[in-house]
Amino acid sequence: MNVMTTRAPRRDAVENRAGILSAARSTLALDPHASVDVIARSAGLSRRTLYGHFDDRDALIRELISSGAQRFNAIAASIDDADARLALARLAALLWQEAAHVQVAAALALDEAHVEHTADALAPLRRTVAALVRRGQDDGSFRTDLAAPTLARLIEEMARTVISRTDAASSGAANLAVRAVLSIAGLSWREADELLAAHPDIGTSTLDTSDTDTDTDTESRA
Amino acid sequence: MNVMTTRAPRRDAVENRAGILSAARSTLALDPHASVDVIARSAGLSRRTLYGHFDDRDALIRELISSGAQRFNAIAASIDDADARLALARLAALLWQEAAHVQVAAALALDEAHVEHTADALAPLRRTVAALVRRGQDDGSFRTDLAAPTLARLIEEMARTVISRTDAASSGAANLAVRAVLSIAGLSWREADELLAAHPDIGTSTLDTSDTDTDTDTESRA
DNA sequence: TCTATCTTGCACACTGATGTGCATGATCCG
DNA sequence: CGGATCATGCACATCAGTGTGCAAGATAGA
Repeated sequence: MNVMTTRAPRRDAVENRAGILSAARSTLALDPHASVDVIARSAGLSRRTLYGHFDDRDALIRELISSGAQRFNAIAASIDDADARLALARLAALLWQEAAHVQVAAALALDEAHVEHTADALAPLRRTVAALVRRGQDDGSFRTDLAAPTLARLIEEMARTVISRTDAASSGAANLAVRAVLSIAGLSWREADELLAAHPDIGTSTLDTSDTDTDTDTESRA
Repeated sequence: MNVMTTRAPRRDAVENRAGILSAARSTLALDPHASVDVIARSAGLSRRTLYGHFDDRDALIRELISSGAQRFNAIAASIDDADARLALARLAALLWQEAAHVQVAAALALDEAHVEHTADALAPLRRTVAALVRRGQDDGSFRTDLAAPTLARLIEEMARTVISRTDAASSGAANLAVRAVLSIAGLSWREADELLAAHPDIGTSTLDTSDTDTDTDTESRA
């Protein structure tokens, strides 16, 4: 009954919409409480215009989370290494490459208002990690001093922390994420080192040397 | 020139002041953006009264941070184990016992508005950790694939994450914190396990079995 | 070119939070 | 007991942010 409903949207309109999402991504990653006005301005548009594209501040955020989550749920699904250690390492590395998309989710995941939605959206990824942990514990490559659910949660938290509180542009950042996660899984650092050396396709095998600072240090973006 | 300035404060007044600080501690740990009114009410007082004790919302928070920081800078200073691994383990365990005081700082440390003050207040602790890391790397007990400053920061972040996102009341929580930190330092989980078994004075040697949930999971405080 | 679509600025209402002034009443404490 | 101290409620000013209505101007696209 409703063929030819409203006609196709204009080109600049869809571009602006995408621009807003992109701006929201980078802005909210730094400050999850950034105002609608700041987001709009940082996209080169007016606040009023933003409300033309999204009903709500919440609608914008929900779309951000959904698309991001979808993005790396796909990554989680693509992992098929038999070795649980390798699987975990590769997962961390691949997720890292999506840093721009992941950081928002990582930041918003802590926001009381969106915890629920984020948790739902990330359920597939979480299931993958859970299965991975169980497998790793069964074949003796992961630690068994912590219960599987606890370990899975710890790994998630570690990943979230490294992702959201590390300068994505810094040199050994991806490496840092991968190694941190493997450490939490129970590997000694030498073991992790060997693993990564044997599989250079995972990340840059470059050893870290420069500092990886963001906040917490007194002088930042000053 | 100013002897007998104003007389001693009344007893109930100092009690109420302490009550406010205590209430702020537990309230802000859950929600760093809790309103002054919520804090006051949770202390059984009116908002107006709170302003009688503290000039500012900020003044209240600053006092909270300072006293908390002072508290566990003292802990850091008390650590004197020769073995860096032991020192780190004990530091984590002792800090955990101060969970009530630490959680606020951990939560507020992320708050853009107070990062600076928190960083300053925690400088001594941070120095201790830095020295500890250097020592551990020198004697080969900590990982050397990450530069000292990077590793120190990673350890701090890990500790902060575990502390602020874990139910302090749950069973193996302290254990979890200690083991996580040792893992990040580079120890394999078996190594950490042996270490803790050999030094039962550090924490409960109880192995974790129950789940350690707080947020991120869909059903919380529902 | 002509029109539907978009953008923008401005005004407005609303909400939640902060901080202050003041009068009233309760309460410690000498 | 009596005066200083403290708690409280209420009114008020302020501020920042959200979301909407509307009219005027810009622009893509057929």
